[in-house]
Amino acid sequence: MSKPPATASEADPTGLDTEIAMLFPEVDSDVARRLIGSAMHAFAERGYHATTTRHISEGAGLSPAALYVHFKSKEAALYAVSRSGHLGVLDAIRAAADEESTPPDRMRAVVRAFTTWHVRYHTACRVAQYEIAALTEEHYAEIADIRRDTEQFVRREIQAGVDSGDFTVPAVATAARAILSMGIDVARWYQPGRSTDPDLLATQYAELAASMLGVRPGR
Amino acid sequence: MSKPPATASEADPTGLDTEIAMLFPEVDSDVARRLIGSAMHAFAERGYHATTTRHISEGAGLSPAALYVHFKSKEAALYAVSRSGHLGVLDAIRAAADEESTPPDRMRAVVRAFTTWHVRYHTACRVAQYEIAALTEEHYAEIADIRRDTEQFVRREIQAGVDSGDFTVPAVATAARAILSMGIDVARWYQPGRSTDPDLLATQYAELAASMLGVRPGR
DNA sequence: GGAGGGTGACTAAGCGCTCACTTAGTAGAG
DNA sequence: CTCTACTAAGTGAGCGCTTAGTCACCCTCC
Repeated sequence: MSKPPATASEADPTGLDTEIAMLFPEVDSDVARRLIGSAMHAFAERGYHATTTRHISEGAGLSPAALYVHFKSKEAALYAVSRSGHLGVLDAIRAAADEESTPPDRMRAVVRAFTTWHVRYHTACRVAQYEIAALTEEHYAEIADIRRDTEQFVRREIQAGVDSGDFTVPAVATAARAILSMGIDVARWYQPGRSTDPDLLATQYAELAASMLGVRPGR
Repeated sequence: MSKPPATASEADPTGLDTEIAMLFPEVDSDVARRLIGSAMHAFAERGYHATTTRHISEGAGLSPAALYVHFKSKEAALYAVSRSGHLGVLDAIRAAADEESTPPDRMRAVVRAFTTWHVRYHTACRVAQYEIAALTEEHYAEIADIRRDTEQFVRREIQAGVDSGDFTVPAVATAARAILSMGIDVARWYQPGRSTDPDLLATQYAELAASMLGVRPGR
């Protein structure tokens, strides 16, 4: 009874355990989850290169060597965080789009989901967006593929709206860039507590994106 | 006549020397400029912590110790880059706004200038935006002040348009965030050559921002 | 008793920064 | 024009420290 595994379920006021469980469903071991959570927070706060392997293991309440029981290297931990973060958003916006039918509604849902994700998982997103330069070439290439998919998805959604006549926008690629930038940048500036309410922000961003695309009011 | 100061003007195909001269007008020594230019590029490419003092000095064609003749520390070089970058944009958007009078025209000019700056000086901006966590507390506080000024400036411009009836936007602060994000994020994704033409991008972004703010066509 | 999670002690490499020193150039005195 | 005194820029070597990663050795539980 020295270490009850009930820590996660009975009381999780910050939602931290749930957050990590959501982001890394494939990681089964509890210790591995603690390690990756610690790594994620350290990378987000200090940056990959300023984070030492000791920071990571200490954050998980383990000795320096413990990291290497679960990860091949420090970079492997970064890759895990980065991959999950990127795959997560892509899933989220695809699911959101599937819930709606008309281009304006789909677009609003996508922006709302994209923003919500970057607020909810801003720690993971900060790592995913701003630390990928530290990945190995192979890992970077994999991440780049997911990013391309995400961008292409948004571009196609906009194009659909242009084709249907719902959107009026001169350059589809540029509009996609702008909308993605709005959401991604949330991970840079967002501070829990000090910022606008997440749901409100997501709705406002969705509306801003809609009028940016020239959606007529009421559509 | 041993060292003519004509180096910059006669042949500078990449615009690199001009870039550094524009960003660091207060740095008079040629060697110091080479050092800060090298530091800027290294920080942007690999990040502050992954950049060694040897990278910086080697990039300037000097020995490891030479950096410390011109800078108190590695962090001092980061501070110099960061400060110049931040002050530069603020100046640029203020100047741009001064050239116009009506809120829509002023806003378009501001976004155009903001975008152009982030494209032209994307290397400096990348450092200024994504490496400031490595600054000392005092230096960070100084930079934070400049950022606040920039954000406030944009917010006030939007408010002016709302007051005049030119803009229709529910939340001024959120709109400011969105517009700033579009521009800042350029520093993250922009790659010379592989991206849209800078001037075209700036104009498109200005137009997207305008319609985001609900400017009626023709205004 | 064996397999795997976990550890303390360790290492080779690399880090920011310093130091004693050389070099090039300048200025004033004679 | 030369000699001397002085300075600022730059260097090679290397110090003290930290880093990512290793390894022989423990536990604990099946």
